[in-house]
Amino acid sequence: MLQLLQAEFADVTISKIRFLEAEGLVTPARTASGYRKFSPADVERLRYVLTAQRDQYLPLKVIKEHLGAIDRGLQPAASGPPVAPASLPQTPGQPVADDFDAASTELRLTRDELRAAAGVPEELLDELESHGLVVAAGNHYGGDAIVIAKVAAELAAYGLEPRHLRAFRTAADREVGLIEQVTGPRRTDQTAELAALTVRLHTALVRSRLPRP
Amino acid sequence: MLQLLQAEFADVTISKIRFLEAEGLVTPARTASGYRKFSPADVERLRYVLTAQRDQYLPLKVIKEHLGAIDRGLQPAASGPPVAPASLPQTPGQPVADDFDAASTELRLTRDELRAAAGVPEELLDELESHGLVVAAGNHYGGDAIVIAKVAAELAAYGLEPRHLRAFRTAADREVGLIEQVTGPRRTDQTAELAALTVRLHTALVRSRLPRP
DNA sequence: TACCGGCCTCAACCCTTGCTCGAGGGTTGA
DNA sequence: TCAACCCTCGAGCAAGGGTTGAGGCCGGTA
Repeated sequence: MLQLLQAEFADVTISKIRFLEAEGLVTPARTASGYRKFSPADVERLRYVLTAQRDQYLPLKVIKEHLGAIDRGLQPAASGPPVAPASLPQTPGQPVADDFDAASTELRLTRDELRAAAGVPEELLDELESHGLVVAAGNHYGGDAIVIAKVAAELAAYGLEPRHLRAFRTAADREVGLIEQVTGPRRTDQTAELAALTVRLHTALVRSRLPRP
Repeated sequence: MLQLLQAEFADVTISKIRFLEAEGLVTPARTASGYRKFSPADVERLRYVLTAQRDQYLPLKVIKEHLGAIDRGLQPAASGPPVAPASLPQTPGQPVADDFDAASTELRLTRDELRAAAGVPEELLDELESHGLVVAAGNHYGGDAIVIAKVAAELAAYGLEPRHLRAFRTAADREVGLIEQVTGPRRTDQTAELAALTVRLHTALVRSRLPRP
């Protein structure tokens, strides 16, 4: 079961889970000899905890309250989005049905903003574009471009340049093509769900083929 | 101005504000003699920080990024409310699990255990193996096989059968090949790090190519 | 002109959170 | 029987977020 969670959350460890139990966030059953036995529901609960921690930075205390609320059949009180200062752009954010949905409003970055946000030099960006890894839609870039550029920069430190990364682009294109064959060219809930699945598949496949420690 | 803020946030103190300045969250002007002088905009900014901290439990690091984004005229990526049952891979530009390390000891499952753990029928597993998606090492399977099998089962519900998934295997093989070219065939810390990066790249690429909502 | 309160800096210290580690000791399955 | 896990419990630790205090410079006022 650790393995299962680790597929999704790279940094869970046995001791972390034991800690979470000590904090009362999960209470797995025990075998006669005292071993923890995690039901699927326990795993679900852990998944919730880890997600809240990773994606929302919630402290365990708060997560615990939420879980308590859920257990009592309530919706956890999601405190609203940051009340943006009047002088600044308001953030309407909300939805995120499943977390393959990006920010509720798609980012639209100029090239300079993208460079600033990702902290990468002009030339790297040029190369990324020429190899089709980053593409502008009209005259702006989406939020994923930041991630792509950042990661590409880190990979460059290992000697992997954009031209070595073309295969990734191809693979992603094929993957999306496959998804669209199933769900059609419009984005639906299914699209996101399917994408989440294929990405998970990809991740697991890579792991499984990595040299064993 | 302290008084002002204290009306709203009981626990602000001078030292806290000085601390926030040291962290680069506000940068009030100074008088000739070195006293801090807060403009209304500074106060607004502080209000934002304190609210985000109090109501959303965001760490200062993240708040700082948001402010930076606002300064650049963007919207801070507001991650959504807790989603009770589901949970999925990563959201963009955020958390960065920093390792990709598998469990300290790799799971070794028999075929039947694998089937039981993943809850998939015999035939699916056969197919997965014949297409090279799941491979036995000796006479046992690793933990990733569970994830692969589960996901494959879910994808099957969308009409995607193992034979449609061969490309994923190829892509994963290539990806690992590339990693090994850099780090050598033995698993090292770098291997895991690099794998985490490439998987992130892949994810971001897929996202970026998905039809826009 | 002396004083008193307030602000400044900088380094040191502190508490809480969220884990990790290790010793000491059972349990299991090949 | 032995390796490879699992368990508990206590100690330790890094990071985050401030607080405290010493030593000094303003600035209004009595």
